[in-house]
Amino acid sequence: MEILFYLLDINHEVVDGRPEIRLWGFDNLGNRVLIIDRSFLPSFYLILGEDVDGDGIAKSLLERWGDNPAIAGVELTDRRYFGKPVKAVKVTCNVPEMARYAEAMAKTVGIKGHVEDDLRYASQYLVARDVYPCGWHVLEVGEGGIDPKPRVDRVYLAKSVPKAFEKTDVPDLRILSFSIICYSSRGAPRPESNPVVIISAATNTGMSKQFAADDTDDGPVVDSFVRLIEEFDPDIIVGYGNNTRDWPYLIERCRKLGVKLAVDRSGMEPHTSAYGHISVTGRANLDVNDLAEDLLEVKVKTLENVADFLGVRKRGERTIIEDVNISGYWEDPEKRVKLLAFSEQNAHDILGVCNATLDFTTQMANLVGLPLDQVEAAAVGFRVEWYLIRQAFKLGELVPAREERPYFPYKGAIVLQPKVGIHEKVAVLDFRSLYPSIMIANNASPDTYIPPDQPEPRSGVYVAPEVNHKFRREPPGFYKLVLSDLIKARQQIRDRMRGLGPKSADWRILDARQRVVKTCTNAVYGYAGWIGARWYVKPVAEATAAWGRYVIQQTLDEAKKFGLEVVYGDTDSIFVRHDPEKTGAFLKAVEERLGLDIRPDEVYERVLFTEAKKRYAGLLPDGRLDIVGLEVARGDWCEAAKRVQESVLRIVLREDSPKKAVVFVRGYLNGLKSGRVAYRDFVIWKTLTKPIESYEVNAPHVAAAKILRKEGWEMVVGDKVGYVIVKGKGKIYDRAKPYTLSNLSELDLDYYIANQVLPAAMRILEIFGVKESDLTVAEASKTLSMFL
DNA sequence: GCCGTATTCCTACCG
DNA sequence: ACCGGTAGGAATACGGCG
Repeated sequence: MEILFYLLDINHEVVDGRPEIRLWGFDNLGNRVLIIDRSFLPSFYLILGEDVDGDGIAKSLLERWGDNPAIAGVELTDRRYFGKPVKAVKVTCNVPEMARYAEAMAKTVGIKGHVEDDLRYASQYLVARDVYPCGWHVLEVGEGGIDPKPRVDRVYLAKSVPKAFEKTDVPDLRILSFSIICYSSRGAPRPESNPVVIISAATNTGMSKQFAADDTDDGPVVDSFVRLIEEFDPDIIVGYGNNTRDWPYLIERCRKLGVKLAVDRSGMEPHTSAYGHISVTGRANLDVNDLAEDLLEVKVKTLENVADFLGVRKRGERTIIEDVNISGYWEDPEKRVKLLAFSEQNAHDILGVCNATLDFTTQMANLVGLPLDQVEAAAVGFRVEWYLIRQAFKLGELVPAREERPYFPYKGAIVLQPKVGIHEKVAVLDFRSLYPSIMIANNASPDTYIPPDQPEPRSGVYVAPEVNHKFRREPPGFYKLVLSDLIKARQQIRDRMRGLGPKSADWRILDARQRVVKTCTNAVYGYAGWIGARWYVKPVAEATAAWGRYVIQQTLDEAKKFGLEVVYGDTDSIFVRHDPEKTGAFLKAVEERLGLDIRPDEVYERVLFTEAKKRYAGLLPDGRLDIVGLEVARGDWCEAAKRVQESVLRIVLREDSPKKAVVFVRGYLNGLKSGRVAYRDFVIWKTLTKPIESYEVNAPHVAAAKILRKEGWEMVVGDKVGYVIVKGKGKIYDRAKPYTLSNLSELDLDYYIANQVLPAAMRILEIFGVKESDLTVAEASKTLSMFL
């Protein structure tokens, strides 16, 4: 019988010595189904040297390995490798672990190397069968079954190859969010000895559950949670930090308690899988903390900040209990109520964040072709790479192995020196997708690169300026094909969106898809220059950057011809004094000359530049401010400093009155000195970018992290440390304390004035000749150095 | 040992 | 665990100094 199937999760099993693929998802009637596919085996390729006897090598491989039970088949094939036609022996295996056979067989004379043995069996299936997570397929199935019986409505055996089926709607997913609270009287809880005292869960069907320990007896808590999952049977389980914290803790704790953490659909426990995520077979286990990495606007990625940014719940509408205070809240029966409420809020916020981001994540999974839970956890480079692997397969390109290589940087983009001060009516003109366009126009790609020692092809080459890297004109390279497809696809999606209401479900899904396509398009250049990339060819990235510099230089020359005043520019943009007529003609001339799409982005009413590049603020026609690069835009300045700077910018740009700004700052400082600024506005956040021991200097955030560690908290790479500077003598690092361990009365307010608020305010005001003393010295005694 | 300055380390931003 | 270009704070090294 034929069914429509939506893929949610994939895994493999070896049954009676035979590997098989398991596809978990839905049919179009809303049934949860498992489809077992026994028709596909893992494989790898042995690449042959040039001018060798392919048939002979295949034959000798068969003789040597044919009887090995792990080897199912050996076949001579034609493939491409970096664009060049090659002979390759495809070795099909009866075991999913292929690397050792690939290595052993590659030792055969005449074989240059082995590839694709490092692609997981399930991934190979998705690529080779062109099956897409979070997408619909049509296929022929028959009755099937596995032991033990999985937690699904139907089990089928695949009888045909699944074929992609055009259908945008998403099945009715059951989503369960959860959040756990663990208790230790001091420091970080450890699963060997400390209980999981609260588990809160919420579902998208409106159910809300909470399990709390009777004092420290957490067996029933975990048990109830497992039963809740069993009963609700979610398709998506979502948490915040569940990949790194919650699941590892629960797994370890359950081992200790002797409780089976049976939360998946096949009777196994959650386990570590690709890209540091934890896999729950048959479901998608999502960690919206991973997703938060994609939200560049959110600087300190706490659940409350992310929820706030996505409009899930407003800041202030929730109480926040810091990790260091949890034990106190749990121990005190009166405060325990608040802890329970806090945990419940967390579960609800996680659910809200999941709902707000699920379209994006499902579309990412579908475009890139990685399962939902993996794609959320994967870094940008790996997302791009999987998209490329899919396309490579369709082109008959072999997937290069990952290699370790040394790092040598190359020259990047041009940034112009800004003209200091305020400018009226400034237009920002930028090239649309400059790097992708350059790569397409010049066929820059790993498979079209012609090294200096090789002859030029008859069809000719494109030569990059400055670096002189050469790329064959014909045929179109891998990146050109991929990027052209992506750009075309995005255009098609946007065309389809035009016919839909902006609020409809289809519109939202398509909008998420076009955003995903754009993200991937823009990441290809970065991927090309990443030494970890399978298709890394440095000249591709280096040449693209060189062409980019050339384009901007040509644009500047043209602007000069038109008599346009350029006040700033960065990489793919120039900022000019707006003269509608001149600008229009100029844009046309540039397009003609360079064949690239350049267009006006914003026209700022007024824009302010300091002497520094990459830092400016512009006033938009609707009154909003664009603040770029300045302290306001940074996560490592305290709120107090950022707020003052933002106000100064607003006054200066909107009211054109530095004097008023000075008065404002003075007033703010007075308030600050008399304790009218909230404690949390003094917290400075910085990330630990390496293990505490490997720091060469004693930085304040490291000192604060050391204090936390001493208190029993584990501090790991990637942790954001919130610290304050307290009164006292000595270096700043001697006076940095974790903000959770201090309070307003301890703070060194003079430090905050001199090193946070004043620098942030002066960054703007110094442009107008304001002196620091204008902001600090008492009114009566001050000599007005400004307003000249 | 102190002081002012140059250099290095470190983080987070822009496009 | 995507690129290079850039700013800027704090720590540290350095040079002068009876």
